[in-house]
Amino acid sequence: MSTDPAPARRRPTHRKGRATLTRASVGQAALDFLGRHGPAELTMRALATELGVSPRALYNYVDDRRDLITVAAEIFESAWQPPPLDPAPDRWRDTLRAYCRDLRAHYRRHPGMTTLALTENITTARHPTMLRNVDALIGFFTEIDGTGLPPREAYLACMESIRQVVGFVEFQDRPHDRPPPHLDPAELRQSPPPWLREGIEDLPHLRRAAEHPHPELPDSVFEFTLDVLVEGIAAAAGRPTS
Amino acid sequence: MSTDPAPARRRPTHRKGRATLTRASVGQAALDFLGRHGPAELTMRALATELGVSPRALYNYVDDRRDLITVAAEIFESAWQPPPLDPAPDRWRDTLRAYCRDLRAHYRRHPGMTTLALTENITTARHPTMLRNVDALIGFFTEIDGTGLPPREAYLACMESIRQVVGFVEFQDRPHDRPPPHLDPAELRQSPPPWLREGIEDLPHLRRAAEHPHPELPDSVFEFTLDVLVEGIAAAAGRPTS
DNA sequence: ACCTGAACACCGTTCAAGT
DNA sequence: ACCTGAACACCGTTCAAGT
Repeated sequence: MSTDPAPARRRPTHRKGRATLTRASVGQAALDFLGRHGPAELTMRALATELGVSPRALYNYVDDRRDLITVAAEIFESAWQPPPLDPAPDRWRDTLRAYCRDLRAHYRRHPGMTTLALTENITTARHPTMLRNVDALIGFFTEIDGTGLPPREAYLACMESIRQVVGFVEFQDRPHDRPPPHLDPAELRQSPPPWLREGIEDLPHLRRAAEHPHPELPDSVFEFTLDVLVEGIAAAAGRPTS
Repeated sequence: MSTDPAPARRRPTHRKGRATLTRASVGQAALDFLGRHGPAELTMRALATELGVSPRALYNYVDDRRDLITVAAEIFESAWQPPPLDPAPDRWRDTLRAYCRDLRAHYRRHPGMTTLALTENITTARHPTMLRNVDALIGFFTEIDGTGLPPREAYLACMESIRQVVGFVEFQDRPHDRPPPHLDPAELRQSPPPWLREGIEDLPHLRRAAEHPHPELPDSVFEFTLDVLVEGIAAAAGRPTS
């Protein structure tokens, strides 16, 4: 065979001055939208307006709003490139921590993506890239620290790690990054937060904490989460920290 | 003084055959509703219909839908009575595990409550009962295992424990208890779940897992989470498991 | 093939009256 | 004081045409 067959005729890339829509471009637009607005603001009408089309036009590429969010979630998952993991005894803790920090940053870049996946009941880890990442993380846990975890525990440790990161972003970072409008953002940078500082006269430990408030960055709280995760997994590997 | 003053005239307890509404009863009705329906179905109109009033009537007791959910969340928090904690070296692990199991069961009884609090940006731990529980849990961590955790770490361990339970319910239990309609519930009781069993030809660890599927109850996955949490906190206490 | 515009059945919320 | 019913501005989605 001399040359490749001529590529199939491409569909036009533009129409009426704007780029033609595709399933992927609509999903990408939705993901971008979530980087700029809250999840409730992502409506079919708002996205259509932003794309310069009528709401009905979106339905030529996605089935419905749930499908739109599914596409956005797949693009979101495929867009993360994890840092390297190293199961060597003196390396696995640090590389796992770096891995989780990077995953947290990725989720944080698109606040609302997780929330929407939750409210729309969308199962994640659907994109091949994400499957590859999951597989590599399981493999990492089967090898950590020399002996490694047995298959079931390696699988559970993988899911546990991801869940910890996602849970932290949802329950710790999101209220911090997008506080309810009635709260003073400066108050949120203190520990304990304002709602744990009222009506605590008879509660000795919260009272003591409130008397000595100190700045607490989410980053340092996350390090504590990583302490618990890493050492908890180390214990599961039958290797208590030395 | 002879007798107590006559109690203030009570408002009538019934009106037109049905119980009169109050802020608390409306919130309780919303919480009950969440035990029976999904979070998206909790609309002002649906709740009003269930209570036998017009939607407008609800606005005499709550400011708006967000306020309604706030009331429901406060009732939800006040309705939990935690099992006892014991910081003794040979007891703290087991009592902490029982505590987390019970908290998980409480959240699970009202699926959607957490999701709604998230989507409506409602800060939790507002009810005095919940504050008391938080205070007691911090106190527990300051005493575990003899030496206990320092105040900051005890506070962080408390928040970490609660976040782990809530995260587990949201990300593990909820998809399991209320699967998306297109998934076969029987498939969900297997490990790995169906979406980790397709397109994995080149992924050795997922492939091996898929070749040996086994029933995996959420309860046993939760025990792994507790393993990691408890031993991780034990390590933070400077006391690796023996 | 892909779009628009009108329409339908919802939703939260408010207004103007009722009793 | 507390309610109803109508109304408004939204939303997701669909229908009937346009080009």
